[in-house]
This record gives sequence, C-alpha cells and structure tokens, in this order.
Amino acid sequence: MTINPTPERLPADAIFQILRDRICLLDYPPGTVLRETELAKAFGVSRTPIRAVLQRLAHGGLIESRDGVGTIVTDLTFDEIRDIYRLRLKIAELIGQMSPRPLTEADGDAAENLRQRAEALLETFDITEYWQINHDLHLLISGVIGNAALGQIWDHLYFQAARMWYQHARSEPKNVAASLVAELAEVNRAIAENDAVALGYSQRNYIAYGLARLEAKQG
Amino acid sequence: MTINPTPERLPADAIFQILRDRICLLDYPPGTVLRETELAKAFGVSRTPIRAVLQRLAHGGLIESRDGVGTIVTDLTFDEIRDIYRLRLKIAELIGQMSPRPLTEADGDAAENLRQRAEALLETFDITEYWQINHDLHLLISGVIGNAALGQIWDHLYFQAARMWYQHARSEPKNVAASLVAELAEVNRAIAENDAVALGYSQRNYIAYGLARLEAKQG
DNA sequence: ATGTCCCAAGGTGTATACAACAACGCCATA
DNA sequence: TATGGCGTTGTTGTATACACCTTGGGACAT
Repeated sequence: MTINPTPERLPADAIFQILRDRICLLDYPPGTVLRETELAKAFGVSRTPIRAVLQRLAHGGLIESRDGVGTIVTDLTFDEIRDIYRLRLKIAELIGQMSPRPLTEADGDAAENLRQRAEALLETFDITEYWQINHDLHLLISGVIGNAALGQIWDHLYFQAARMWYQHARSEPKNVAASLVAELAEVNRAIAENDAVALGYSQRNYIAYGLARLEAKQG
Repeated sequence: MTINPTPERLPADAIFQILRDRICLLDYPPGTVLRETELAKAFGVSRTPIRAVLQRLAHGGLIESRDGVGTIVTDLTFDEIRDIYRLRLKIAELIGQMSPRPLTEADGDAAENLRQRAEALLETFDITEYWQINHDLHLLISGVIGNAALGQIWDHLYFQAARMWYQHARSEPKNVAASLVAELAEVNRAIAENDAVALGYSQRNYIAYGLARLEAKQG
C-alpha cells in the first residue's frame, strides 16, 4: 500500500479523516483488517487514540471490531447499498424544506469553481481529484442545511454510500465525470436562483441517476 | 442522586443503556457533569470502557466531553429540539415506504399489551412505566423498519428528542398518558390492517401533536 | 489417512500510571 | 480596591502493561 509518509504525531480528527478517506477511496478495500498496533505506529501515537477513531468509524458503519480477530472494513451487500441510496433520495428532498440558510454569492463562486475543476476531469480523469470535488460539493451542500440533525444524517449517509460509488467511478471514469459536470451545472443554476429547494431536488436526481447505474451494473 | 446499587461488573452495552436512560429520564439533567472516575467506580470497571460508552453517548448528541473540564450532559436549545422534531416528522413518513417487514399477529399482541399498560397509567401515573411503554413501542416500530439505515436514524432521533418530552410528561402526566393510549389505539388499528404506511403516519401524527404541545408551552 | 485436541500466536478489551489542560483561588502589586 | 500572575486541584487525553478471546497449525490417537 505504501501510504505512510506520516510518522508525525497527528490529532485525532486528522487521523479520523485520513482513515475515513482511505476506506471511501478503497485504499482499504472491504475485508481489509486494520491492526490497531500497526496504525498506532504509522501515525506516531499509542493505541488509545487509534481506538477512539476506530470506534467513530465503527459507529459510521465503515468498520467492525471483533474481539480476538481484528478490525475489519465492512463489506456491504448490494441490498444494503440500495437501502442507503433510497434513503438518501428521501433525505435530499428535505434539504430545501428544513429551514436552509440563504444562498449567497460566495456559494455561487464556490460552485462555479467546482464546475471548472470537474470539466478538467473530462480530459484527464484523476480519481483523487474526482473525490475531492465531490467532497467539496458535499461540504457546500452541508453548509446550506440549517437543520443540524439533518446535516449529520446527510453526512453519515454520504460516507456510507461513497465507497460503492467510487468503485463504479473507477470503472467508468468518462461517464461519471460528465455526470458530475452536469450535476454542478444544475447546482450552479439552483444557487443562482437562490432556490434551496431546487438544490435539494437536484441532489435527489443525481443520487437517483447514480443508483440507476449501480443497479444496471449489478443486474 | 443515589442511583447506584450496581457495584457489580457490567458489560459495556448495559452501561451504555443505563446512562442513556438516566439522561433521557432526566436523572442526569442537562448541565450535569459526569466524572469518568466516578462512573468507573460506580460500575465496577476502569475508566477505559466508561470512556468508550461516553464516546457513544457523545456521538448520539447526549453529552459532550471537554478536556480539563468534564463530561457534560448537553443542554439543547428549543430551536434545536424543534429541528429534531421536524425531522422526526419527515422520517416517520418514510417508515411505511422503505420496505417495511410484514406485520404479524405477534406485533398486534405486543401493541395490545402496551395499550393495556398505558391505560393503567390513566389511574396512577408513573414516569418510569411511561418511559418503558414508550421505549417498548419504539422498539416495536423499529422492528418493522426493513431499511437498516433508516432504523438507525429513527433510533438516534428518538433518544435525542426523548428528554424534552419526558420533561413535559412530568408536568402534564394526565394529558400525555391519555395521548399515549390514543396513539396505541391507532398503532393497534394500523397493525390489525397490516398497513405499515398507516403505522408510519400515525407515528408522524403523534410526533406532530407532541411538538405542538411543546411549542405551546414554550411560546 | 483422518479426525481431534491442544497450544501458540496475534488480535481486541481492560486496567492503570502519567501527561496535558482548564478553572479557581490566592497573593502580590499598582 | 482592582488586577494580573501563578500555583493548586481536578478533569479529560495518552501511553503502556496485561488479560482474554479467536484462530490456525501441528502432534497424536484411531
């Protein structure tokens, strides 16, 4: 794997994000065993903060610790993935309804910036950049959600679904890049119109399109 | 407080449920500081498993740990409570839609049993029994939810909202007991009709009624 | 050859000592 | 009297040694 130029002592939050991203980007594919001692040495800390991070990841459904065996990256069945996607469809519809904060010009600028980055992917696709753009878009949307509890759920489901989607993205980079550009065009329009409800529904739609692709491949 | 006849060594899950229930039942009111050492001694374990439990509770939004200060039971503003309730309204509507499992006669028996227990509360109200009935009803509904991710969210939001509701229940025991009986009648009917959608909407309705009571009191 | 038992190895779970941090009171000083 | 600095105290965060659990392989009996 050789993803370890980090012998320095990192805070717990940073370690959490790194491990979460590695799982979502399939650097740690489902079934991978993560040994606490190994991670502790890699991040230059003891097992204690590592265990705290792993507990957070376990709560997020990304890993599972089994006594005497190891800490294993979860392997969701397609039925479970579909459940998560169907739920995300419904949650997305709520974004515009649950007291969103007003959209600003800064949101528009950020979205336009993302669109340009996405267009660059049409020529040369890079999975990490694709991840970053999606991640930034997700943060943008999260920032619009006024209802804190809804925001947490939105986050939760995003990271649970991410893995399956990036697996698909690797196999069809051209299509997913084009889809992302189109999605960001819709996002831009909704923001320009200051229409948070439209923003939510555009998310709903592109989640639905994604689910359709996954089901087509699975079937 | 004197809620400690448990010097025996309990598994982590049991400790989690006990602390969660104490917070929800306001044995630990908002603002209470929970000292890890104290809890460890009370449950006959070391700080380590206590910390694991507290991290779970923190993730559930019930407590907050601050370095050098203590672990404090969260004090939600009414705006946050309202956000949670409004979200629960929407989530309840999904229960019947997201592939629920078929309702059985055992479900009907369980609901009828709960209704009888609730009716007993009309004569002599007991907050702990009221909690237990609500809890068992919640478990019954959770069991109907086929979508695992939805079930988790349903759980999460229930325990976040519970505190505010039990505070209200203490101040108006007669009204809430009558409302619970009526709710269970609706639940019974929905189960008898084998109509999971109706079950979800009945939950939605009684959450809405509850929110209306809270807003009336707050205003 | 095969099935069973047992032990060794390596993992997570637990206990405990120590470090780091925040709040509070006290005292010196302007 | 007001105020700023500092040490004390109590808390959470971290490191580490140890206990317990699970798994796999090898020896032994059949």
